[in-house]
Amino acid sequence: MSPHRTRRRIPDATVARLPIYLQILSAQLDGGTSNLSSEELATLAGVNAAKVRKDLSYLGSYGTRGVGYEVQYLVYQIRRELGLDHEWNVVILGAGNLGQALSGYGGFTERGYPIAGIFDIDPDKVDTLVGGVRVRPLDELAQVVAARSVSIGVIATPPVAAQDAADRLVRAGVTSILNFAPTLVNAPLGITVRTVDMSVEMQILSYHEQRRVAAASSLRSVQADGSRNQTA
Amino acid sequence: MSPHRTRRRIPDATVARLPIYLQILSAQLDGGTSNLSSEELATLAGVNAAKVRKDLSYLGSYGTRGVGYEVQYLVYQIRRELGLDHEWNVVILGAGNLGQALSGYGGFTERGYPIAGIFDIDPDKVDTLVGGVRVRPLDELAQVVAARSVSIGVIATPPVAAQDAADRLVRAGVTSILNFAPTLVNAPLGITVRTVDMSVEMQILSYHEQRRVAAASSLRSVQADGSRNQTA
DNA sequence: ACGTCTTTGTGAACGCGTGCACAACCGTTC
DNA sequence: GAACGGTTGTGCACGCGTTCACAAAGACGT
Repeated sequence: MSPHRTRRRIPDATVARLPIYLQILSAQLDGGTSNLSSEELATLAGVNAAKVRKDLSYLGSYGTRGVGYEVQYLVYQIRRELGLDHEWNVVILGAGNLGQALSGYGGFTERGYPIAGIFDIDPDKVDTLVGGVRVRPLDELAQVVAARSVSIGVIATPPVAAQDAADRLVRAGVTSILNFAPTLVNAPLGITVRTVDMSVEMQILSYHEQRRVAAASSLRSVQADGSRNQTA
Repeated sequence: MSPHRTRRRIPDATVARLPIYLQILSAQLDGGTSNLSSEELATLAGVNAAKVRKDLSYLGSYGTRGVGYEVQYLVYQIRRELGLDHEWNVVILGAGNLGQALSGYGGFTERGYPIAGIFDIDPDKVDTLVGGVRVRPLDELAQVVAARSVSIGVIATPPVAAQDAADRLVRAGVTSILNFAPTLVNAPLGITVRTVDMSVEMQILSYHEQRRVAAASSLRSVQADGSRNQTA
């Protein structure tokens, strides 16, 4: 039994909420709060208190009955579980609008995901500076991935180039891919792919708008649509 | 009974997949395919065929047994259901890296979401040109929203300004909000809010990476992690 | 030391979404 | 017009996630 043993599997839905809790808890810590109950955390996160407790229970029994959770310790545990106890270098493929924005975003480096390199296939873009980083040609990808132990790749290319980008990332040794192109990308088993399509989000919104106006035009009714979302 | 009556409610999970189907079907249409079976569509979308049929059945019975679905008609029906039979003007709040990228993205206008305006509170940014659009001061927001019937607002501000941005959008009359700031924003009942937090996506990925290396270090095992995701 | 108060951790019920399996149905061929 | 191969639409069962409700347990005051 290793001291750092693999815990029981954490449900996907819980994993998706842990970063939210972490963000709130970190802010509370900065604000000087040292203890927090599941009820308070639930309110801040906009979810049910029982859900918070069950989510946190997957990490272990880190709360104190009658008191709540010690913020600092909880932050430490969540960070460890999410693999945030060290940095994860990432590479960005595509130096267009989105790639440049991501590169200049700052939120990535700040949260432990320093950008090891941004790449583009277009020779005109190569060697230009984007957010203080030099755009590199695609054939340097494998070398950078190996040298800087990159395991996460971000696809910020046009749709048609997305699959090729994914293939190159996999060949270079990347095992997790965040895809911002509005296309399904296929990857071999064992590679984790997450797709974030902004126009899909927009279309989900306009569906609700659509229903809103349809309902309003057929009969003047008040709808109490409590629909929210939570990342994916 | 109006001819354009409100259909039975479509499950959230289905709504989130309709844009994917639409994208695939549109591409197939351009490629000259006029008919498609649920099996084929399922393969292209990377989901189960029964799921596709059930999803499409919420729109009505638009398939033909023994044949499949007529692509063009299905595209029309999905577009209508998603409210894509007309354009939805959107406003963007925040002309920083992300706001500029979204503005220059092109994918929005192209898919029926023209940008009615991009706004910033910083006087230095106001009147600069971003993606061919002039950045406007925040106090012109209400006027633009009213004049151009904007119902969707995008928050691309720093985290601390997100709630204020949301409040302003709601006051201006926007009823759907797409929030890219890594913060929970509160809105009154009846307003639809979706949050897309890129660093959350990153943290979900690094959780899987974390487990991968933990599993590999404890015992040299092959993991068949079939985890995928689907927007939302 | 004991009782009270508060909050956790979790068993159990519920509801939604997924996937199987099949009857109903269409088109085509003989 | 009847038989047949193919595909849809859906009833049903299963599994995951959410929520309720409560026993277990720590802290604190007397």
